[in-house]
Amino acid sequence: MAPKKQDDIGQIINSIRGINYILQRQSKELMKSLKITGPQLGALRLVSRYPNISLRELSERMYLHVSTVCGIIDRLETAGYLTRCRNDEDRRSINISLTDKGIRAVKTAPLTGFSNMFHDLQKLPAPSVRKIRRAMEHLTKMMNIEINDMRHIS
Amino acid sequence: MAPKKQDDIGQIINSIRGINYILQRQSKELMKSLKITGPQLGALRLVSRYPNISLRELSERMYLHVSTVCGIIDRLETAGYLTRCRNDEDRRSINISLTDKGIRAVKTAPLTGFSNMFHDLQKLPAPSVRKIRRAMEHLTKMMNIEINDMRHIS
DNA sequence: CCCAAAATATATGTATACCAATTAATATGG
DNA sequence: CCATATTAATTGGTATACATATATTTTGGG
Repeated sequence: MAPKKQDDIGQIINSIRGINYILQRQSKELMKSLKITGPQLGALRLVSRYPNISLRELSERMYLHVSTVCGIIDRLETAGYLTRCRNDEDRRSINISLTDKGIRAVKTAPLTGFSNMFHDLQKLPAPSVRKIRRAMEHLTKMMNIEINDMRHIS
Repeated sequence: MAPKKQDDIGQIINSIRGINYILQRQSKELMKSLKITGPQLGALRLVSRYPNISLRELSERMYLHVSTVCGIIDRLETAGYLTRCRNDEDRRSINISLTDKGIRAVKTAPLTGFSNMFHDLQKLPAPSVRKIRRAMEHLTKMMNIEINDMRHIS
């Protein structure tokens, strides 16, 4: 008997659930090995790429609410990975910069989450990647999802 | 110039991020219209499908930790959507059952999250769905994700 | 039969993640 | 030029989500 559309749909949904599960699990493994969480490492990577970034810009690049990122930065500062510094030109803003410990962490941290997926995808031949992209675009178009500019790699 | 593999990869990752974002947003909209969250509605739907379900079985079907589901059930009980009842045959267990308010909520709640995606996918022609499935399988295989039996629909 | 081990639910503590409100600093308009 | 609005960061409150610890009950091995 021919495989059913129903089964295909179930498999698609399970794949997305599985991807989310894997991303979460990798974050937990990171926590065990480095005493740091996935979102925290994501923030460190962004501060490394954009030195003296403000909290507002960081939260935009992480696609998270400012208050969420504020808490993440709190914990990273307490743990000694970065420092907050008032901006002299606009004293409402802060500049976030890595400490030596933070620089070391970014250098030694393993690939996790989307960075890892990125790495894996680059090993596939271009036509396969193109096929996956087309399928994903079909999905997001169907769900009316706007993909504007999501640069963040967590 | 030919489109680059790099771009395709970025688009794939953004699609996944977008899907997760949409699922979260739908949960929030539900919260506004029904005073209930996505996970809470998911729990109510499962209790409706499996009357007198135990906390352990519910957490298994939701693919969440028992302690997480315990909190969700706490809030639903406080809000009057369901009741806990000690199981007389095994007094360690509890039986969870819906109140009239809970039954009404399950009946009137809109489709959200994966239920909604399921609904949308059924409107696509079978070959398109098949293509998406194959692409997703390629992705999950690449990431070594085991899709066993994820029945939960949130 | 009895006590150790396992299972069930709950409680506690930490980390996201959101919103709303607050505070401080800067821009803007009348 | 000053009152008002806007912007940046923080704080407090709620809801997931996890791990760990605890209490109660059940079960199994000796």
